[in-house]
Amino acid sequence: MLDLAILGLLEDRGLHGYEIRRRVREQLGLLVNVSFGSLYPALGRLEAAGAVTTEETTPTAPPAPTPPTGSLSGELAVLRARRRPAPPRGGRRGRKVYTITDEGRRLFAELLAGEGADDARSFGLRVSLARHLAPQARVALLERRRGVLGQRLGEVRAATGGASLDSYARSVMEHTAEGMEQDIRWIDRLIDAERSQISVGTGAKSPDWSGTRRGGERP
Amino acid sequence: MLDLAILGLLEDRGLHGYEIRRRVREQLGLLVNVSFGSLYPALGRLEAAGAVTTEETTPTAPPAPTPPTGSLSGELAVLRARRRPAPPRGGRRGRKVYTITDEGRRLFAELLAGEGADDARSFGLRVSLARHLAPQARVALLERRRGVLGQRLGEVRAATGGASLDSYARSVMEHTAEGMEQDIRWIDRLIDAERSQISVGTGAKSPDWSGTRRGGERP
DNA sequence: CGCCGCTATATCGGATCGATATACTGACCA
DNA sequence: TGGTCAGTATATCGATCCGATATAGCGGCG
Repeated sequence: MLDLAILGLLEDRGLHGYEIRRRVREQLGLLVNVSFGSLYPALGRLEAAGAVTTEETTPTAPPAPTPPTGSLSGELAVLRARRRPAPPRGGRRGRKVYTITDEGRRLFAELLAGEGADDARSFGLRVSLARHLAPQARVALLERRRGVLGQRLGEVRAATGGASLDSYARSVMEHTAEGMEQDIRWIDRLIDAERSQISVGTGAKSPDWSGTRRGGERP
Repeated sequence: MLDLAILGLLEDRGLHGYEIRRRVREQLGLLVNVSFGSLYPALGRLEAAGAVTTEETTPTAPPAPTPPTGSLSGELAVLRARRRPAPPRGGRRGRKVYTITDEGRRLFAELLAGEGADDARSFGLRVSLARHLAPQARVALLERRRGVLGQRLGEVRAATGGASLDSYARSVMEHTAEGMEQDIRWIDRLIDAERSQISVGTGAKSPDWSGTRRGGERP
């Protein structure tokens, strides 16, 4: 699931690990709580699978072939004396910039449209990345989640009515059910918006969804 | 976190693994999605820590006279566990009945009041088990969560306003924020109910919270 | 001058999950 | 009579994820 978030961010531009973590937290909305203990293994996985490539950048160094066996302290002294050029903040140290490959794009599309993991976090993540999906795939994603939520809501309602629960457990269950109902209403609104959008755009036949964004972008 | 759920259920009666799983799912409200791959290691952990003891029951016990296994308390635990009104289903095979110990009760109280893990699932679980908490500990739990949620809500609001998000990611964020607000309102209601309860019961000084349940029980 | 805080990569152990294996039983059906 | 399915029950496997921690450079603050 983390792989999907990473690939979704790298679809836009190449990034290094620390930046990926920040963007996942602030763009994909705290739904995925990335820690380095999961991020770096995930990046290693994706690299081993050929989905991303890495480019190691030496800190503010010219692209000249710096020998790895050379005098390290000398190198550092040079770097320290050279001062920072353009970047406004942050101690620039060696970074690994990750770039998505064609195989990565294929894997991303597969993970985004695939059926794996229908929990709340995965679903929110998929919706956040829905602009990369075809309109009918968007509707399919939303309706699949709607069905699951409806089922779960029935189960929770049955458990709330049937079991002998004290007031605290009952309150938790009722609150859970209310949250599910709110989720369902939200998904229904999304489905409606999607359907009206499809009915409008039936004339177009572009296979690229990057030009089909709806309103809400910042100019 | 699963340890807390298990101990909370065993506080009431001894249970075997399969039954624990079912009760966690239907009593603690699908908040904790227990799988056997996490349940049995957790039970083994608790047994190794001395928090629970196990009593193995011989398989296919003949109906009328239960074969003598020697341990009387174990037999009672089995009887309690299978005290179901009309269980016409189910192949009785060898079970391991888990019973909580004094050390387990101590650990349970520690986990329930402790500060570890303030995510939504842990919090819901703690509230579900709040009848085992002292009133002031209940208020402390609720207010701690309220503070965390308020903080997170501010972060989400800031991220929603600041970043350049497309309509899908924006919708997810706004829905997340609405869910947080609903959570906060729910917690505020719980805090109010708790405070009024405390102000009523200031005269009593019973150290046992099992008699201080509020309304909502099934008669 | 030391210390704090930020950027940045990486690893460790433990917890959890989904899938799966094993085994026994009762029910349904032909 | 046999076959298959579904339910009960315990257990393990690999993969994944998380929190804590280590390492390291750097700027600013007092």
